[in-house]
Amino acid sequence: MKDELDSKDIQILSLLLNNARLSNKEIAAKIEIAQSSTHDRIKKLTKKGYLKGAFALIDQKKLGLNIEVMLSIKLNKQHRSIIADFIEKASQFHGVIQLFHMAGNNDFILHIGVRNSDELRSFILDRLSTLDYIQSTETTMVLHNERVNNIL
Amino acid sequence: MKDELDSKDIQILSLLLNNARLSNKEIAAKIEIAQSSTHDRIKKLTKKGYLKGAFALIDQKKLGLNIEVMLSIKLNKQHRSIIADFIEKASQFHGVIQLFHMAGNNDFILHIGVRNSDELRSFILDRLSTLDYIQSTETTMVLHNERVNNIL
DNA sequence: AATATTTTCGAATATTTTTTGGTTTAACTA
DNA sequence: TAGTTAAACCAAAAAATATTCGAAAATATT
Repeated sequence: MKDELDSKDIQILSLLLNNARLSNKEIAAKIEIAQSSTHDRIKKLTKKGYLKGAFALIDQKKLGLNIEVMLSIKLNKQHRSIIADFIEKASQFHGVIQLFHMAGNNDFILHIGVRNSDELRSFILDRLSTLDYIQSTETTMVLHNERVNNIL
Repeated sequence: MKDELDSKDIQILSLLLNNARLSNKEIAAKIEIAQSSTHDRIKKLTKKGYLKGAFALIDQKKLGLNIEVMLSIKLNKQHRSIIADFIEKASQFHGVIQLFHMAGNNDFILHIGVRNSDELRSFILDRLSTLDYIQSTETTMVLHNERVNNIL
């Protein structure tokens, strides 16, 4: 099994990237190969590690998460174990959507959703600030975000 | 049809949030209601607008996108039409994964993937900088990112 | 060119989704 | 509270889809 992609594979990835719930049959129709071939290819793409899963897109505002923010975070130590600890802890905080470990001025960016400003305050004071290696945080509000996924 | 969620609905959203390709049958088994009930609920959740789609997760490095960066962008004008123009153009640039419209110091954050530093340079100089309303950009490398989705 | 390997396909079989119709449960109203 | 309505539930039937498999075609290797 060669680990290279042809144009049909790219098309499959591209379709799934935009709609992970497409059926095998629909994909087959769109790229014009047999259903069984599509099935084979998706299986291989998964086995080879190109497809690593899928997640649903949920309307956060309907869930009451009215405010979305980016929290830029600096730690006062860069030790490996501190980094690992932060990632583990932060991943468990309710409201965290994405976690970015950065090289540069900030160590981490947390993309989070909260119900209101009280909850944001609580996130920062009761959650983050209880970690004693946090040096500073900076909060910026997200007005709008789009998953573009223009990578194929 | 009431627009409220009970615990089964939350469970369904939670499952799909982490694995959008779960089958109806699998979901039914996990939350212990009949397949037809699960089916009904997912249909309703979609109709009510809680479920807005699903994205496949793809291994970017395997596609040759070795560098992931956050590009913080300031515009020199805040006019509505400029904002709209930027969103439209930026969404079409190859490599763009996510686009965040921000309130604050920066106007936008672009989360992008590129093959190498030449491509990054080209993205900034040949793409972004040809837009005459760009005031400044700041590039920060992403070492690692995780979709946490801890919102339910 | 001959051989081996991989990919593709259509058709069969297996499984899942979707619909249906009737029952139970919950919520609301008089 | 009894009666009414609406929503949620379920099992089973029907429809659609996914999966498997052997053979043919294409591709790669020797």
